[in-house]
Amino acid sequence: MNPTPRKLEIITIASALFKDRGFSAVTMRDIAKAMGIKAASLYNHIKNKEEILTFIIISLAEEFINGIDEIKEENNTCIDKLKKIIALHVDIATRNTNGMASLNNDWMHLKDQLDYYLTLRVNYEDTFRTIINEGIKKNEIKSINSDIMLFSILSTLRSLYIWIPQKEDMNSSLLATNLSEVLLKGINK
Amino acid sequence: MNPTPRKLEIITIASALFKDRGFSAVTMRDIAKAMGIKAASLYNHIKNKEEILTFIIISLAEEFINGIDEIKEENNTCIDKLKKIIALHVDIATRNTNGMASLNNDWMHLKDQLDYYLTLRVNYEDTFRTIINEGIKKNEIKSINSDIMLFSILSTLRSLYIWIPQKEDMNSSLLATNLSEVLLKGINK
DNA sequence: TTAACAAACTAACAAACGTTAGTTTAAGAC
DNA sequence: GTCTTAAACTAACGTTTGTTAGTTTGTTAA
Repeated sequence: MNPTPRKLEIITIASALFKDRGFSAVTMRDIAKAMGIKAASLYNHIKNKEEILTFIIISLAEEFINGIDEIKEENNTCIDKLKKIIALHVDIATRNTNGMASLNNDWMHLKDQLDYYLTLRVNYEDTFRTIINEGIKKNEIKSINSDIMLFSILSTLRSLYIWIPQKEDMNSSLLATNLSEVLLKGINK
Repeated sequence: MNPTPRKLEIITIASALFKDRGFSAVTMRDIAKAMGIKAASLYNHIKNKEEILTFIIISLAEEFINGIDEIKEENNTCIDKLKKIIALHVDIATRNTNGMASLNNDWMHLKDQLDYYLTLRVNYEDTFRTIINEGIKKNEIKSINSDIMLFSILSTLRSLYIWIPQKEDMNSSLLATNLSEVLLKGINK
């Protein structure tokens, strides 16, 4: 934890490669080449390949958990909590597009920290679902199977990293506003 | 094309492994072991590893293109066309959950057919967007940036393969109905 | 001037990779 | 009983993989 600047460079460059080709298809020599050094030199800064992936994924997962834990405690309507969750995803995905790819697609290649990651994910989804269920109870949200609503919203939010780089012109808060409209109120007039 | 039964077995088993670990992390020896034979024996039935991935992805991509091309021609409201697209995704994802994982996550490892896949995908998204834009013009759909609506709906549909196996109890047509409600009309009461 | 250190290097490793070549086995057809 | 064929096998190949060990380089501090 708390990586040196050089270590952070490696992680950043590796993230970009992982996004394009996936963790397994990127070699240490690929990462080294992208940094302009030799593969063996990477080991002056990192323990092994796994450590790079672990850092990318765990730090993002913790960012999400911290974000949603804060939101759930607020004194707010459930709909407003959901809007804040949407903004949280837009914010993180905008700041770390590449890392989001690993979080979504490469988590299964974690070893030491796989169990920890999975509990973080379960906790996140549980909190999300609880907020939806509260919204149903308080008559803010339709009484549909809450898993379907959770799935539908979360799938969109998890895919943001793919679309955000294609729409660089659109600013984050406008994107969050429009997404909230679409996800919460639908597209049907 | 038109694979022998044995070849189809290989593709089916490989799909399951690709879903769990991704194309690059699955070796020919893994596939062989799952079939109870040796890796070299696979080559009696398939040309190489790439051919397995290509078959999985291209046949699915063509299924989607054929499906949406039929839907767009129908004499129907745009909202009903979107409902049919949602049902199309639920149907295909239910019938080939494992293949959908490769379509979503491993398409970048295609070689010979990468360009063909990309044109299929662009065509699919263009048709989808055209239907949304017609809906806006006909006042069936809200006048929000159509890319955001497309992205939001399509992200959910593309993730179906992850959730469907977790909800085996829910039947396909009920899932499609509920999804249509959520995606088209939102969750806000 | 020398000592210390970070960060690069070269060289090599054992293991795993996709794939090829040639051979064996078992079943059905003539 | 021989021929054919499908589908498995063993053995090996050249490459690439992640990683280690030991060395050199260049900068900063004493």
